Formats: sequence, C-alpha cells, structure tokens
Amino acid sequence: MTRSPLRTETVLREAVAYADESGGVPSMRKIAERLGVEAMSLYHHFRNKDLILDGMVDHVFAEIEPPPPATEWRAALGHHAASMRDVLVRHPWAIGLMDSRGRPGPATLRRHDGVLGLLRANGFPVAGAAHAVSALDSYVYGFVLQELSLPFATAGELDEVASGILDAVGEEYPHLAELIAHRNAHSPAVEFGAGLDLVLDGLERWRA
Amino acid sequence: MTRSPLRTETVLREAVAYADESGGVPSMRKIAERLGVEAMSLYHHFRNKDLILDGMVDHVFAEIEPPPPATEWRAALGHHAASMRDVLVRHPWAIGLMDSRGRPGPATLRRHDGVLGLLRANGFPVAGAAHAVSALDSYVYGFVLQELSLPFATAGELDEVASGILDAVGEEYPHLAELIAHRNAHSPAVEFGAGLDLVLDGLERWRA
DNA sequence: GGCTGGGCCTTACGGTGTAAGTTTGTCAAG
DNA sequence: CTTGACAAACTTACACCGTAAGGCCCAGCC
Repeated sequence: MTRSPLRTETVLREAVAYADESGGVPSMRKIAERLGVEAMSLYHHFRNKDLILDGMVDHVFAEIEPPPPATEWRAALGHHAASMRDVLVRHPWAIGLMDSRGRPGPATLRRHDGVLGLLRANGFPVAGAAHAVSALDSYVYGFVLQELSLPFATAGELDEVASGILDAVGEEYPHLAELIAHRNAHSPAVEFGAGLDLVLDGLERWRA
Repeated sequence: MTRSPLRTETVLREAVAYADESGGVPSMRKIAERLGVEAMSLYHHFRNKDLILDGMVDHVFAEIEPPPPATEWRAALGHHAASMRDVLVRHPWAIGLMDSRGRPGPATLRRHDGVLGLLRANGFPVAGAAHAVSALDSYVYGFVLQELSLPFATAGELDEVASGILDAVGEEYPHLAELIAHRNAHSPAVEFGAGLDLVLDGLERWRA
C-alpha cells in the first residue's frame, strides 16, 4: 500500500485543528491517530514534541493579520492588535504554550519585524519602537490571558457565577460586590477596545 | 507511630516551594514524597489535583503587597503592580496555571477588592474602576508572560542569542536586526516601568 | 536481480493522575 | 479492658503520557 509521506506542514495543521476541537494540546498518539499513522512516526519529522509545539504556536501567529507596512500607525496597530486577540481567543491553548517555549518561529519573527517597521516608518526611534511593541504586546497577551480564565463563557453563566459569588462572600469583598451588582452588558470586545485606546494614546510619548 | 495530620496549608506551602525549586508544577507523587507521605493521601485533603493548583495560585497571590487602602492612587497602584511582577517572576510556574483555572481563591478576591477599593476612594466610578483594573492587570500579566518566555536569563546569554539571530536571519527581518544591533542595557525592570507609567497615566481618563 | 535508505511500525520503559479497596492509629462508649 | 467507629494513610491497579531502541517494508537505483 502506498503512503503519501507526512509533511511537517500537514502535521502542524492537523495538530492545531485537533487542539482547537478538543480544547487542549493533543498527545503524540492523538496527533498520529488523526493522521492515520503511529505515534513514533512523528519523530521522523520532529525531534521531539517541543518542536511540534513550537510549530503549532508559529502556525497560530501566521494567522494574525499583519499591519499594512506604511500607513498611519494608530489605526494600523489597532486593527493588528484586534486581529491578535481574535486569533489567540480562537486558539485558546496557544497562549498557555507561549511561556514555555523560547524559540520564536518565522511567522512570529515576521510579525515582530512588521510591527517594528510600521513604527519606524512613523517616526518612532529604535528605542521608542521597542517600548511600544513591549507595551502593546503585554496588553494584548495579558488581556487574552484574563479573558480565557474567566469562569464563564456565555452571559447566562456570568449571571450564575456572579450571584454565586455575591451570595457566598458579598460582604467580605464589598467593592467586588459593588462591581458585580453594577454589571452592565460587559462584552470583552468593548473592554478590550477601551484598554487598547489607552495604550495606543500613550504610545505617542515615544515618537520622535 | 504517631503522625501529625497534614494540613492543607502545609501541603500548599510545600507544593509551592517544590515548584519554585524545580521550575515546574510538581506531580502528586513528588508533593507527597516531600511531605513524607504517599501520593494518594493527598486526596483526603484535596478532591483532585486541580484544587491543589488552585490553592497554589492563591498562595502566590497572597504574597502580593496590597495597595494601602486610602492613599494617593497613582503611587499606590504603581508599587502594587511592581510587587505583582516581582511575585509572578519569583514563581514563574504560576502565570501558566492562571488560564486553566476558573475559580479564584480568597487571596485573589481580596486583592481584587483592595484595588477596586483604592480606585473607588480616589474618584473612579464603578465602571471606570473596572476598566482600570482590567487594563492594569492585562499589562502586568502580559509583561510577565513575555519576560518569562525570553530565551535567555543573563545579559551574556542575551548577547549570544542576539548575535545568533542576527547572523542567521538578519537580512530577512531588517527592523528586528536593527533593534538587536541598537540594544543597550535592556533591563526588564526599566522596560516594565516605562509601560507601567503609560498605563497609569492613561487611567486618569476614567476618573470622575 | 540485489542494495540502499527513508518512512513507518513494534515494543518497551518510566512517568503521570486517580479510582477502588485495605490497613493503621486514635478515641469514646459499653 | 474491650469494642466499635471513624479518619488518615497506604496499596494496588489502570489508562494514559513522551520517547529510546530496533525491525520491517517497499520505492528507487545500480
């Protein structure tokens, strides 16, 4: 029986798909099963699992819309950051992987380079562009990290959890209780936009 | 032989210590071994491992210096955020745990409540305080996440990694190369402070 | 035809979380 | 002092994990 050889791109695509569907990083056996292959065969294409995880993370970064190279920086960075949040929320397992892998892949480097290029073309000095990237990325990563750790997915669940906390410990945490009582339509997208505006406004200080 | 019964506090303290020393979340067997006990004994105090992880995360939050209740908000929040970064860097395994556990513990709730209280006492309306906490926490979490994923620890290693990247792919990522070439004494603490100032300045917009 | 080598498979080992059942230590009631 | 009860700790077992070591098969070449 003839086999079409595994290509590393295929392995990564299916591994990402499996992670998206199952909500977590798949085991070597699961990845192999999905490809109609045994687990150990994967080791002919990747020296160890970490390299697969590196590839998966880079695969996710490749989905992020890069900022258009030489446009007005504020709107371009805003769209780019929103796309980043979209992608990271679509692949919730990815952000948890980030802190354990040191070596960025080509898509990751390309994105970094693109953002730096946009800033440099808009009057940011080298050091200012570095500060700007650090601040913007920190905000996006941190926001998504918090968004993913929320103990609810739908608005209905939010109500349940909120009143649960309120009943249990309402008087011990008065300001938290106040916040929960005042809750209005609290969409993550709106909250993200508010903080993003704050950061983008602040970047101005580092321009030439 | 008489045994002193395990107390949940003891288990958590030792589990945190082990994680700090070994650089990663310990297995049930490792925690038990450290306590001079068998793995399964832990299940008499914690229904499953997730509850231990919840407790470990809360244990870390308890180390964060809370902001003094009714002082000038800007300096107080700044010190608090710096303490948060300190603690999260001292326990590098903690931030990776955050996105997988939904239920915050008492220390975590207390911290949230304290920050909200400080903001409310300084003229922030409920919604504004909520925005402020979200933005500040996002920045701190995201910064630490990036700080921990850097592929080097000392300045010497940085040089190695930097010239490595430069040689390998310098011309493919010109702006990244430029950044690396221009690198100066680039301490995470300074970078953190710069972005923190940006965020703190921006919070003003949400005061009454 | 035979040789070579890459792609895949088989087997095995030590680690993981935890379900289920068993032993041990302590103390109050008879 | 005995007996029973109860909780804490231990033992065993299972299904899963990443991966080291080695074997088999078949396409492409000589």
